[in-house]
This record gives sequence, C-alpha cells and structure tokens, in this order.
Amino acid sequence: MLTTDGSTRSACRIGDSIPKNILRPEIRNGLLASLPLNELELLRPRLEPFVLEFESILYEVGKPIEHIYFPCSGVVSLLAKVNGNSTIEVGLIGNEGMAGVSAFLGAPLSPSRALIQGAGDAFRIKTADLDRYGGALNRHLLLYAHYLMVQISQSAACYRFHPIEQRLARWLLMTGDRMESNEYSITQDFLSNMLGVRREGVNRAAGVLQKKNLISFSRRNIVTIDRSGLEGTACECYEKIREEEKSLR
Amino acid sequence: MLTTDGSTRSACRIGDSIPKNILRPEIRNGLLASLPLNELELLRPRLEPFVLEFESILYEVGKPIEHIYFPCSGVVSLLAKVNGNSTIEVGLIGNEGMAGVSAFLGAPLSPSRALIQGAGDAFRIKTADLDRYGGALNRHLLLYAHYLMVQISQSAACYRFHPIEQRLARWLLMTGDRMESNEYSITQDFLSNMLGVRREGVNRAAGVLQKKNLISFSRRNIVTIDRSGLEGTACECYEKIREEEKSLR
DNA sequence: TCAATACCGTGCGACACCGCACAGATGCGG
DNA sequence: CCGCATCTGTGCGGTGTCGCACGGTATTGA
Repeated sequence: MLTTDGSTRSACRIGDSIPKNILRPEIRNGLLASLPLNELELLRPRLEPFVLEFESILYEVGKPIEHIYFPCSGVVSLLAKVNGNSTIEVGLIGNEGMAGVSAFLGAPLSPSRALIQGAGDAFRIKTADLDRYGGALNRHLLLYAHYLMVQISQSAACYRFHPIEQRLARWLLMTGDRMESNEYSITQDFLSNMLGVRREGVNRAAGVLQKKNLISFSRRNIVTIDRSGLEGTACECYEKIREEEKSLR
Repeated sequence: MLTTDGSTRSACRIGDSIPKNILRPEIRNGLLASLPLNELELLRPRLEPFVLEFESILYEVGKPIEHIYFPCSGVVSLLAKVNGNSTIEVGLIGNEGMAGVSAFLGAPLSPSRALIQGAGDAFRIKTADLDRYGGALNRHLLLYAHYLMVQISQSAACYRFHPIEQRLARWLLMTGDRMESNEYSITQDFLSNMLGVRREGVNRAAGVLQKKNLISFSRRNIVTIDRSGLEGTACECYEKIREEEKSLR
C-alpha cells in the first residue's frame, strides 16, 4: 500500500489508501457479482464508480438516501446516535453487501449514520434508478437485508450481555474479514464510538488482548497477531453472524 | 373480556383471551388493510385465520419459517438467545406489521424465536404462497422490513445505554400501543426475559415506577396509570420508534 | 383443605463500567 | 526544532446490575 509519505507498508492504513481498481472492469462487490450477466449489464450503465474516503459520511440520520453504495473494498459502519452525543455501531458493511438498504426497502430517510470506517472504493447508483430493476437483483438484495437484520439483532444482544473485551475481539475479527490486512490504523477514541464505551475501556480491553498475545497495539495502530486466538476470545456473536453470511452466497 | 372464572374484567389478561373477530370479514391488520382492494382479493384465498395463543411459539431459532403471520390483535416478540440461556427481545410486532419478515426477504430459517407475548388472532399465509405476489404488497412489506430494522437498531443502542427503569417504561408503552388495554397480566420473570435483565431488576424498576404513580402492579398484573408520565420516564427510544411508525402509513 | 408450586420482595457483597482527572508520549505545522 | 494538538496510560471513587440467598404470599390441584 502506498502511504502519503511514499513509503510502502503492509498495514491497512485506514484513511490514506488510494484505490487503484476503480477503473478496472471487474466487479468486486459480492451482491453485484452474484447477478446473472444479463441483469448486471442492464444495471451497469447506472453504476458510477465512487471513492470511499476515510471518515467521510454517506448518510446522516434523518437525511435522504440519494445513492446506494456497493463497496468493492473498504468498510462502512452504521451508527445509531443515543443520548445526544453517544454513538454506537449497529451494523458493519463490507464488499459482501451494500449501504442504503433502507432506501431499497422504500424508506426515504436514513435511520442511521453511515460512516466510512475503512477507505476503499465502490459503485453507487441513484436510489431512484435502482427501483426499476427486479429479478435476481431483488432476490439478492432482499436476502442481504435479512442478513443485516440478523447482524443488528445479534449486536443488540451482544451489547447487553458481553463484556468489552469480547466485543472488541469480535469487532477486530469482523473488521478484519472486511479489510485486506490484519493491521489497521485507528484511534482508541474511534473504537470507543464503535463499541459504545469509553476510550479508557477500549484501552483496558486492548491491554488484556495484548497480554494474551492476540493483538499488538500502539498509537493509532492495531495488529491482529493470533486470529484464531481472537476467535476463541470473541463472543458467540462472531460465529453466529459469520454463519449467517454463508447463506448470502 | 371473559376470563376463566367467568367474571368480566377490563384487563387485557394475556393468555386467556378468546378472539371473537376471527370470522369477521374486516382485515384488522395494517399491512393487509393498506393494500389496494384488487390486490387484497388476489391474496385472500391464500389467507388462513389463525389464533395466536399466549406463550406459543411461531418460529424457533434455526427452524424453517413455514407461515407468515399478519396479526389482527395480540403481540409477538422476537427474541434472540444469548449465552445459552438468556433471551432478549429484539423486536415487537403488533397488528401494524407481520411476523416472518426474514422469510419474505428470502431467508429459509428463522434468525430468532417468535413468541406470542399477548394472545390474539391473525391471518397467515404459506411462505411459498406469498412469493408470487408483488406490487403494492411488496412495497408495504419492504417498508415494514425497514421499520423493523430501525426498531432493532434502536433496541441495540437502548440496551447499551439506558437503565432498566427507562427500558421498562418503553416496553410498557410499546406493548400498550399494540394491545387494547392498559392493564396486562404478566409475570416479572417473563418481563425479565424481554428486557434481558434479572427478575429482581424488573422488581426494583417496577417499584420505582409505582412510587412515581405511573403504574401499579401486583402479582401477574400491571396497570399503566399515567401514560404520558410513562412517556416522560421512558428513554428517547420510544419516541424515535414511534416516529418511524408514522412512515408506515 | 392442605401441600406443592409459582410468583414476589428484599438484602448483601461482587464486579464491570463510568466519569473525571491528569500526566506522559507522539506527531505535525510554523 | 519548538510548541501545540492529538492520542495514550492509569488511578480512584461512584453506580448500576449481577448472583445468590431466603422468606413471604398467592394459586392450583389432588
């Protein structure tokens, strides 16, 4: 990966990646890729390449959903706002899915904030343009909507019952699955907003994971060292969600 | 309402109601009712009246969804199982909606347990039969799927940030909106499974609400006394979900 | 009618997480 | 290269909920 200072590193530096595949004809989004060729061709003229920039916001709570995004790389977080200032992640979207499900389901306004949590690239289509299609596209998108509901439900239960350490492990795994690297650049503060806890809580939990030699972290940098160890530490929610993913293919 | 001992009471005794409108031609389910007449007539031959019996289970986690239910009265809880034995409510369905959204979205197996939390009656249709229809039915059902996602997301955040007392208030309001009475028969133990807390926690929280003269409760019986007072005590989640409900109509 | 069961009320120590405070480390711009 | 903003590490008291224990009261059924 090319960083701003010109050096090369294996890390997935969230925020400074410059997608290179944006002009490539291959569709690296799971939903689009699983379409029959003829349906994809119908859709293609409406698809517009789009760069997902770190920390930019696709949708804001209560604002219109103008485009639906099909990520080819990168990660999008769905965030709910609570108590005025707190935020909490209720969904995580990678190149297996799409952002803007609610619009597809017919809702004009976004129920959550969609935040680019890992830079990447995507195709997007105007919400109005998507309405015209049906067939296999519909089937796939609907099934994905279902998957997202499962993910959200599981998160609800997870927030209620599982300690920070397990939630952090799950988050690292789920994000890892959607990124191309096992090393990312992210602040504890950012993570605290994802997990719905204080920054200090993230610090403690990460410390525990590091002591167990599952991850290593320092300023703005987290590396997963022992992936299967993390799976053992994470709560059941990770496995459950992953199981549900299989039905998407 | 007729109770088992033959006496009449205004309470909504969850569990022993004998729906009387099951033979009436009117459709008291919001989703079905909002269909254009011609579409409803197409669907009608496939619709089968069904009695929702208290504490019976419509779907079990991981089991097939054979029918989709459109309640005309009564309440259905969607429950997620966590940590083996704990359960937590991630969705609540009344006559504004339907149970089995996942099947409609194309998922063959149920991601959650669907438990009749308040007796009533419904129409149901074989999952396979529903697939053939489109048009306004689709639009409505999709929008409802969206609404349910909002509800689940909000619950996730709610479980994380809001104390039992507020969650209980919200639960009473949401359930009240879907029942025909402001008095219901329910055990603290049952409630604890809905809210994902211990029975003792429910007891304390209910005690506080009672002291504030918002509810009154005794063995298996809860009465909401001051509805608007409850709204003041409940967390923001109630209002947010209610707001989203408006878009269903 | 009496015993078994279901349900409710409460007290107490444990613990996870919070809120706050503050000091140290790192990186960036002038 | 220095100053300032950002990010990190840690300590301490407070609070909400848990886990457990146990006694009380209503309901049910033989």
